[in-house]
Amino acid sequence: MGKVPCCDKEGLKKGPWTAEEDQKLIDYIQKHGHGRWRTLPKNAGLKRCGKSCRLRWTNYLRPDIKRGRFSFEEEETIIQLHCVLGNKWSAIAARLPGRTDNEIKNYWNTHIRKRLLRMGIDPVTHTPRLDLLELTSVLNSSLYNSSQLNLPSLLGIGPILNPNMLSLATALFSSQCRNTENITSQYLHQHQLDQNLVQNQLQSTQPAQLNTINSSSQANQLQCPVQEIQPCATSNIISTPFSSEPQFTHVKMEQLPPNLTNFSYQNSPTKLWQNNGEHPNDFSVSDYSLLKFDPVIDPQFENQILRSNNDESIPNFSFGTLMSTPSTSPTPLNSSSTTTYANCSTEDERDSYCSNILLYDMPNSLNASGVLHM
DNA sequence: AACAGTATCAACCGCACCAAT
DNA sequence: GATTGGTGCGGTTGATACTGT
Repeated sequence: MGKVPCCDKEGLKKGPWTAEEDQKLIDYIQKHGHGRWRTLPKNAGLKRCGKSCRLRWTNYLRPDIKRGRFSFEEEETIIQLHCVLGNKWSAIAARLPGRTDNEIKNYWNTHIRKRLLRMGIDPVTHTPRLDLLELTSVLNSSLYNSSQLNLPSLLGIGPILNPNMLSLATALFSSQCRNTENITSQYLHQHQLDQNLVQNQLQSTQPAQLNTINSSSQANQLQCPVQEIQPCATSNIISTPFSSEPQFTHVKMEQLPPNLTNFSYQNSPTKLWQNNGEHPNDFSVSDYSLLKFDPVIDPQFENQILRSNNDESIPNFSFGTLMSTPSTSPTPLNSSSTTTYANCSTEDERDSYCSNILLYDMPNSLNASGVLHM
């Protein structure tokens, strides 16, 4: 037996609410309280579906609704919570007083999601967009081997992968090899070496050579033991990274701290796939070297990330934190510029700021979802 | 000024869950 | 255990505003 409609749709009004309807609803709820939404419209003299009344009240008329632009703190909180909770808008809204799930959902879809995409971060997984990496890698390696043709470069998709993010992902992955600290330090050393080599040789070196250059580094990555899994703070999170399923359905909300505005990177999906010992799409470090880029990542910043992920005494890294309070930016700290994400007043400034941290160009041949238009 | 394309967001829809019967 | 009503949730739609040509 199918569920009956919440109310008879005959003669019921749809569409935007008028001021008069709003006032009727407010008056009724002030007198009788809300609830019993099915019978409420009739009692209140409204020709509306009860569901519509509830939505109007909870999303718009409720007295504790905070309207207007999202603050930077709110935006950062949304990003961090979404990283943990996924599209659980009501759960996110519960931790943002005065904001509704609908408002947050809209803001995510129209602002944050696009910004993350522009930054080369997958808004679903909150990880660097390794799908693009894989695509570029496959195209480049196969085509180069067969024809000496660098198709991605020809297509203009070489620079789509932010080298900073790729480097960061590599570093983070490496840092999970907890019981092989020598490997990590070896990697650090190796990585610095590679950075220099890449810097010096990238423009003139053949891709095959670059593969060789990074092969030892890659080997270090791939031998990281799978079993070294650190339990997450929310230990009941079971995630299958890069799957199409919602990633955080196992999060029990009541077990999360009520004020989750500084959630640790320890619990991010990036961490989760690392903890699972899985490596999405089996990307290899050497693949990075095939990318055409001009390395600009600040080694201090990268090392700080590595330390923060290895050293329990250094608290937390998250993309949200990266965006709002970068400890190191491409602009030297001692420069006169004191711009941070948090004091960018406009959307453009936020974008510009993020772009400066995460230099990244989306070629026209890719649409917003990263689909290549041939 | 007019038009087209894009962005925004309030509102709707369908489904799922839960409690009461 | 099955049915029903109430409610909440996430995805989608469509009207409107904005922007570029």
